[in-house]
Amino acid sequence: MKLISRDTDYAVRALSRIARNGNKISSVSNLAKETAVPRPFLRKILQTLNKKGVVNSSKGRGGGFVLARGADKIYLVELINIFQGPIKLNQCLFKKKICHEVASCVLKSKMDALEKNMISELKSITIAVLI
Amino acid sequence: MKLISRDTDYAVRALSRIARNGNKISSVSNLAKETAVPRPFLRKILQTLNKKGVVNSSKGRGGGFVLARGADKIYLVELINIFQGPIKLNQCLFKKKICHEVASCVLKSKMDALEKNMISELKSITIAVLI
DNA sequence: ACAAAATGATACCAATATGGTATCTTTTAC
DNA sequence: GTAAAAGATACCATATTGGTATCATTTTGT
Repeated sequence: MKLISRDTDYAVRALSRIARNGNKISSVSNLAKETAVPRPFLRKILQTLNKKGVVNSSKGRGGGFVLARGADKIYLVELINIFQGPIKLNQCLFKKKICHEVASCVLKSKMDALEKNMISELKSITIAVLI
Repeated sequence: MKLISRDTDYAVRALSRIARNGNKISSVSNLAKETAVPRPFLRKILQTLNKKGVVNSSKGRGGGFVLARGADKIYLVELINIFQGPIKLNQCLFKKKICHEVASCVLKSKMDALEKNMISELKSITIAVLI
């Protein structure tokens, strides 16, 4: 059971690099080298990050990516959301209404509490913290 | 992103039922009806729970399953471990030693802390709590 | 003007995990 | 001895994950 998928992991690495490169535009080719992530995969990841407004891109020769906002405004929890969907610790029980038992309800409320806690903890992790 | 897979979910439901049935032996057929879980799948789940020492089984006519210990000694975190493997929030970064950057190390320690916290919270959830 | 270097969009693919079924054997109560 | 149960195991369909390939578009340097 893992919380962070490879996409998210790679996104974190790439964003950290971009942040460290500062105003200088970072190309996928360079980032791939710097982060040891397969280039075409990294490219896809950066494309989604662009669509989601986490980075800004510039096309053409000399193009690449820069952060769309301060590194202290990019939260790990947001990246998890983008690449792995919203954090729903008790999805099955909740989604299907099969289980009308008290059991699942108690579990649900317990898991909800745990979830809230986790999210708030995750919000304290930003790209800025990591560089 | 979800924390609890269907196996774990079903295991929780079944164990809650078994707990409520008390000393009375619970057969898969009955449990399947009571929990709205497909019978052959539930059977497989109970087999693993038996191997792992969470329930005890008796074969033959009138056979079935009982809890192997008190419901207050069966922790959700244990079930997650059985069906989904150990909780490793930052597996990728840690497993592959590719990433020698400071970035990943900070992330790792942050995630480790989060992980510990989560596990201790999960330990407070037992089958007994759910019935 | 034009070629090179970059991203955008998208389709595809292999491997693995997930959720579930089917079948046959073994044990035990009636 | 037969029916009802679990044990063992093999199988299967689908979804997800991790990654590749291809072609179009944009921009810069010469």
